[in-house]
Amino acid sequence: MKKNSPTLSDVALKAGVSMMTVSRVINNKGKVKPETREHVLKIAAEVGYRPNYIARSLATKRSTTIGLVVPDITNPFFSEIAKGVEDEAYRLGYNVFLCNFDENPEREFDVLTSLAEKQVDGIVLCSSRQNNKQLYHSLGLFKHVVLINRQLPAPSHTIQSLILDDFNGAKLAVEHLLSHKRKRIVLLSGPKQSHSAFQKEKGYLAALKKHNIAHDPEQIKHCSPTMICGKDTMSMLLKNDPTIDAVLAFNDLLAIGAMLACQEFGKIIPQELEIIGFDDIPLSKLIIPGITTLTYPKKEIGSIAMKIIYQMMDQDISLDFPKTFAPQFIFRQSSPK
Amino acid sequence: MKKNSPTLSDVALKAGVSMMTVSRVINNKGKVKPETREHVLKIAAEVGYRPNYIARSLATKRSTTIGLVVPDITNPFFSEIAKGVEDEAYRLGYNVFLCNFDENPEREFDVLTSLAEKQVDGIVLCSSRQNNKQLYHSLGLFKHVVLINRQLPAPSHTIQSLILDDFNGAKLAVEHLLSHKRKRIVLLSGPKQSHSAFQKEKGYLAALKKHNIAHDPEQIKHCSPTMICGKDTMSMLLKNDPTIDAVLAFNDLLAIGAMLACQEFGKIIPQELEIIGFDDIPLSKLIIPGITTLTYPKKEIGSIAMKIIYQMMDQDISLDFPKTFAPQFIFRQSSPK
DNA sequence: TTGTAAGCGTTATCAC
DNA sequence: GTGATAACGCTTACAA
Repeated sequence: MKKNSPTLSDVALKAGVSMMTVSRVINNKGKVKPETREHVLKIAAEVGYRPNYIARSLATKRSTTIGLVVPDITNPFFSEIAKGVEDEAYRLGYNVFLCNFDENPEREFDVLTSLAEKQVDGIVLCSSRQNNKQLYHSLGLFKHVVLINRQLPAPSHTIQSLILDDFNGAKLAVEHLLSHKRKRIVLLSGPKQSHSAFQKEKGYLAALKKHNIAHDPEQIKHCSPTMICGKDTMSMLLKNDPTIDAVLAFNDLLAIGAMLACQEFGKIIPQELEIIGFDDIPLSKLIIPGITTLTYPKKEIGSIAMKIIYQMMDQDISLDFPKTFAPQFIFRQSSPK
Repeated sequence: MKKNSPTLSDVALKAGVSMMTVSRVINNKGKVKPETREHVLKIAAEVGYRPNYIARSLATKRSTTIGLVVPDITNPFFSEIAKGVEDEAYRLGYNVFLCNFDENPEREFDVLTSLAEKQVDGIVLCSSRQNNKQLYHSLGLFKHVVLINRQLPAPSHTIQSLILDDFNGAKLAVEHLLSHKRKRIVLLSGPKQSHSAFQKEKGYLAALKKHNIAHDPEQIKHCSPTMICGKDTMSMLLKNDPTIDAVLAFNDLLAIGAMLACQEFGKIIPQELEIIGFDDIPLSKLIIPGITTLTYPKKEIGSIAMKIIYQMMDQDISLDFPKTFAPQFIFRQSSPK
């Protein structure tokens, strides 16, 4: 059996000083005579001392730890955000708890509770699927919260939101399709509880209304945000109505799925049918035809979320980060400029 | 300012019992009279008591927390594994620190150190890029380790390895291509320090040797495991040597990149050129032509890794999990059966 | 069945 | 500059 790792007091004993001196040296805090500092450092290295952050956290009430809560880390949109969060956390000396909730509000609640119990300094919550009341309750457990793509009616100084302007993104996309004389534009929407899906739906309807186009409810379908669901849903739609000439998809996974369905139906893209997605996942650029898409700077958003929490920790400094992100239109073959 | 959250002793005071009684109730441990239990629970709920796991961890020397260390969470192979780990962790009441190291051994070392300081109960380390000496040193910081796709010369009872049989996977793939009379088989290999890439290279060479095929060093190219690198490298290869008639790729991202390059060169797949990849990422099934691939049960591997750590914690020692995984051949259009 | 006391490894506070 | 002592919130071990 290996013996327990050395503690502050082990080092202190061996160095012939008090624990506080060792603590000061380790944390570079307070005054310590250079010689004793050297000596302590030498002993610490000798015995292989490592600070115990659990003990430190208990004493300081700071865990240098945050939680990142996402619907599904295998979705490229969220894994990019996660990368941004984690990279920034690494720079700042933080660690990140990753939690998936699989579009399941109950699991979302569970993981939030467990993160609170682990005393995280804050959380980044993406695309919450809880209703406002539940959500407000859950978030009360935390000192600092950054919400990505979800706004709370009664914001507080502990809760910041980073908003993606999905409403205007969808509106822009539909107007682009209309300018190409598209007549039957289908919306492959996302999960029913998704705030983002809701905004995109509103944008889609707003564009149609603005141009006095009648809206057929059959043209909106909800899907889980996966390629396979996009393909299946699109196949079904094309079977019922071969006159569809454009698709706006909740995300690129759905858009690509739809495109694969079109290929099977012999629909030529973009001549016979145009497709626009959201997110600009890596694949969208490489596939042929390339997917036209609306996107946000995902890594940057993750990084900003982490920075905001970090700043909130240290008594709200300036917080001069962008809080809302306009979609960027990227034109590729599936719906050219 | 919100007041601090209530502690065990707050609850004890208000309930008129000792801290230990409350502790017993909260943890369902030891004997407590049903009536007092009810009463304590009621008070706890009233004041909104939540256990502080930092304090608990310090007392028990268990953090119910593990670290998951991967090269890059945006790679679908690792995000699937991460999903498996996290799902199982959720079931077992654990939380998971996610760390990327971006193929950078120094960062890998850093994150391992920080995880040790956070007192994780164990780590799951995927595709380490450290050399054996460094690695052995880093792993010494942990009580329990599961290595995915990396074996240590001197294994210990604290370190378990889950091995993917990439050698035989590559060998099988090449033999399959040879059975189709392919003459010039290119290997798009992975990062130079990758254990997995090394094994696949050995398998590739072994198959050629077994069938007395001369090996041309120009036919092995190292790539970073991304679609774009696959496409660029394949373009370059085809430019130099249009007689290439088969590709074995380190992973499906590279395979798909290679396929896109072939399409640009007008190479007909699979008639003129066959492609085989590894990992069976979701896209490989959906794209046309589908990518033939060798795969492992990624979520299951993640789940098993977490279970192993959990069992090691409780000296359960049954540990009757599979430790080595044979690749499963999935035939699609890019290299039919 | 319940309570008391010590201790987990660190930092805050205040004295020297 | 340095050190003693009391927290931090919980559990372990033992006593009642």
